[in-house]
Amino acid sequence: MGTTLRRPAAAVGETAAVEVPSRRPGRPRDEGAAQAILAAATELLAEVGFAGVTVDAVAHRAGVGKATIYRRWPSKERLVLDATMASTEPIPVPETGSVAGDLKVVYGRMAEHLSQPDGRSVLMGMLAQATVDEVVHELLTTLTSQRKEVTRAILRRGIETGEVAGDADLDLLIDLLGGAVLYRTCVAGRPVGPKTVDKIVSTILRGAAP
Amino acid sequence: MGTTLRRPAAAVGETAAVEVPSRRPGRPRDEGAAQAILAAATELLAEVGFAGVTVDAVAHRAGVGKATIYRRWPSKERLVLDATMASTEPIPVPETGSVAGDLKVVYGRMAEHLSQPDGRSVLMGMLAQATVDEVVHELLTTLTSQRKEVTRAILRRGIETGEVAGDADLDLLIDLLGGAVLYRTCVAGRPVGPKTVDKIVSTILRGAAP
Amino acid sequence: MGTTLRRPAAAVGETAAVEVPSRRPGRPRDEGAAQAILAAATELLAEVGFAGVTVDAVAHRAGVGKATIYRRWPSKERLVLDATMASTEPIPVPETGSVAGDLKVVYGRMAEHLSQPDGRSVLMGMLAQATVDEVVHELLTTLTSQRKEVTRAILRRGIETGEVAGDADLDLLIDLLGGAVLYRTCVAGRPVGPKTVDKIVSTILRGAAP
Amino acid sequence: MGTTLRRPAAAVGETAAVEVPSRRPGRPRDEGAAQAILAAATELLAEVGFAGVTVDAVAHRAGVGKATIYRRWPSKERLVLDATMASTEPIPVPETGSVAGDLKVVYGRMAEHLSQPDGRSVLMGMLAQATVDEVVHELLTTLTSQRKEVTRAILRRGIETGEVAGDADLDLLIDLLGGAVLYRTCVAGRPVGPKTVDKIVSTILRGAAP
DNA sequence: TACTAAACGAGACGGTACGTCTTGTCTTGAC
DNA sequence: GTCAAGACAAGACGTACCGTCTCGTTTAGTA
Repeated sequence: MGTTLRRPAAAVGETAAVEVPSRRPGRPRDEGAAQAILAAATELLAEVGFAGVTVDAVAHRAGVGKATIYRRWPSKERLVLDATMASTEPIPVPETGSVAGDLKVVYGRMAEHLSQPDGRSVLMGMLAQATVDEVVHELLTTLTSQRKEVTRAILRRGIETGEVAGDADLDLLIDLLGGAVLYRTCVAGRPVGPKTVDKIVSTILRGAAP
Repeated sequence: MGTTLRRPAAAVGETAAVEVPSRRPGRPRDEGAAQAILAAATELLAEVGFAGVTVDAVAHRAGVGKATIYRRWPSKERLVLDATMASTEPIPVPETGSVAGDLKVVYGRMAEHLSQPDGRSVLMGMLAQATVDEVVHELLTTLTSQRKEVTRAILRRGIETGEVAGDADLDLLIDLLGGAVLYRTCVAGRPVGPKTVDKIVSTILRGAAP
Repeated sequence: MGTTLRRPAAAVGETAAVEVPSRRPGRPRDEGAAQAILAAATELLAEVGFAGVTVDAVAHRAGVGKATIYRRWPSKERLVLDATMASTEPIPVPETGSVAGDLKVVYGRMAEHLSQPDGRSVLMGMLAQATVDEVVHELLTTLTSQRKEVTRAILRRGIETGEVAGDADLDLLIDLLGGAVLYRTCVAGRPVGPKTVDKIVSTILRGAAP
Repeated sequence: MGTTLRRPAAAVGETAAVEVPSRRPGRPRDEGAAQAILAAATELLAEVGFAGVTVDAVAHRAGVGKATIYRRWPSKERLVLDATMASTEPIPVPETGSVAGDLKVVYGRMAEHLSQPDGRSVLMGMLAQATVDEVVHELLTTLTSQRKEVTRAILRRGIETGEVAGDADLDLLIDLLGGAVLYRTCVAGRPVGPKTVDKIVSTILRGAAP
């Protein structure tokens, strides 16, 4: 199907201790704890939704003290965010041979994800938080940048093959594609299957044709 | 600019006693109270944001007891939602003479609204809540149905004038238009001005052309 | 067993419209309502205790509007008080032939009443309220004055027969008798049967002997 | 005047972890907080009375969160009760040389306490609560046991000196003494000064003489 | 081998909002 | 002018959660 584009692993909680290669004194952080916390948060996210997650519950399920969580993440929102990101698999770079085919793969995946209530709930929770918290917004940008770059690469190939107009606004096309899937699933509240993805992609490609 | 399409006034708190014209016994609900509550909620919404609104604060500002609020709305979320809806003005039905022109008016308005942090915040809060609360989702559907119908009417006229293909999936086009504006403003986080609306509309119309 | 001393019927809620023999205009008060309210209050008093009684509950059980209650009593406390008084039967004036015998009848009755949880609960509730509300205190004085007068009459007869010292402080003896029963039942929390009453009376009479 | 008998310090909120000398995990309870809460409650009790005390007010005055209160006491009533107990000073054991003199000291103190509105209000509040709440009743028993034991010791000495009959029912005498003071002050609503205490004690001692 | 420093699980802390409940008053139409 | 029904303002109740702060313990690196 194609190669995999590694998502830039910029997590919220990282303190970026780049300048200090030597170990700090004292007991080192338990790496397993972070994993357990993220796992617990992910589980709870699926069970009770974005707003229903409680730091106490995460701590309890992870078998961890609350301080251990707050030592790594500055707030509940950021934790849940990282949990979301950690559980999001990187999308593959498709190579079907055609621009339309490649786009259908990428946005079919996205549609599949957002057709599930959990996926919707988490993404919308993040988006709501992003309107208030700049860091969350940047994180979201990072998260979506992956799909964005993949799409841009596909469209650029489309320009070379003549399927897409040379002067097309690629950013706009990217937003059109993403927006169509997002709106259908989350606002209109209707599932988006392969056929709908097909229509979306072909309509937009017609609009972007030379 | 055109006539105004009255939004169907289906509020969350209504008990829909349509079938019972005869009065219930006891003191009737004070209609002024509901108005004062919604007004106070709307003000607070603008001042402190979706998450910062407090039932106590609303009650105090409206000069109302908390029970009077909870008699009408089952939770803070629903109240804030209704406040949002109550303060949303109905959009005008444009008559610029061309399909593209009309669409630019409608979605320019939407873009204007979502380019402001408050507008974004409230809408995203509602969308997040809608993934968990079915009633909110229905409410949102009602809320957006207005724009949807206006758009559909415009596109239908486009079919008659030959600007839009006769077999176009109007629902899809509507979602494409709304999604583009929503995604740009709320996910990509970039303001959408008249020029961008122009591009969005023309690209989608090209894709929908006969 | 003896005659009955009619308790002075000064209820809290009475508006003393003595001066107005002519009918007032408008719908006359429903006398049955007052009865139903007092009955409901008495029942609830027994079921949930002094503090657990609710005006709403009384109104509902009596099939009466709250206003109908507040038209007659100025507060919940006063209502409950009247309910207590209304359900308190007047005590008989005993004539056993001896001072000790008569006292045993009177205070045996009192002990019987206070040996039941309900009786204790109501009396203590009233006493607690009396420390705060002067009207309640006066009412209580009225309520107890009956037993007081009966006891005084018995003791006076005792002075004549030489069983009680001529210079005895009758008020003090009355308080000793009442206090003994009250303390045993309500503070020490032990039931007071005929034997204990016997001991109380004989001990105090010995102390009051010439 | 005599030595002081330490009142057994059985408070309502204690979890009685007597058998566990080893510390429980987690941050230990702040003892200072309990003190501050009780102090605040005691102050408020004096200022606004039994019914006027508010948990929020106590928390605020103590500089403490409400949860810190509810972690220690299950309800407002229990808290106020403990506050009462904590502020009750132990009574001294008198040694005047005579039974009558000793009793006058003890019950003079009691009369003094109950002659003040606050003292009456708090005690009656507790007694009323005790009729409904078994724990409160036990607490009250503990509270009064002190005076009871002191009185019993005095009366026993009276038996040895021949001032009290050898077969006297000491429990009964104790209840007679306490009841007399309680009834006079709280039911009859008349202050009890040294003279009245004198009469009470001598009357009862006459009744209990050999 | 000790000492130091930090992380750990547990849970108490101050603060704040929630949604419920009760009180005493007010407002309907019916009687 | 009373009645039943029930809405109203006010405000206390007890719960839940957040993010911080202690406890005593554990785990490393340094002396």
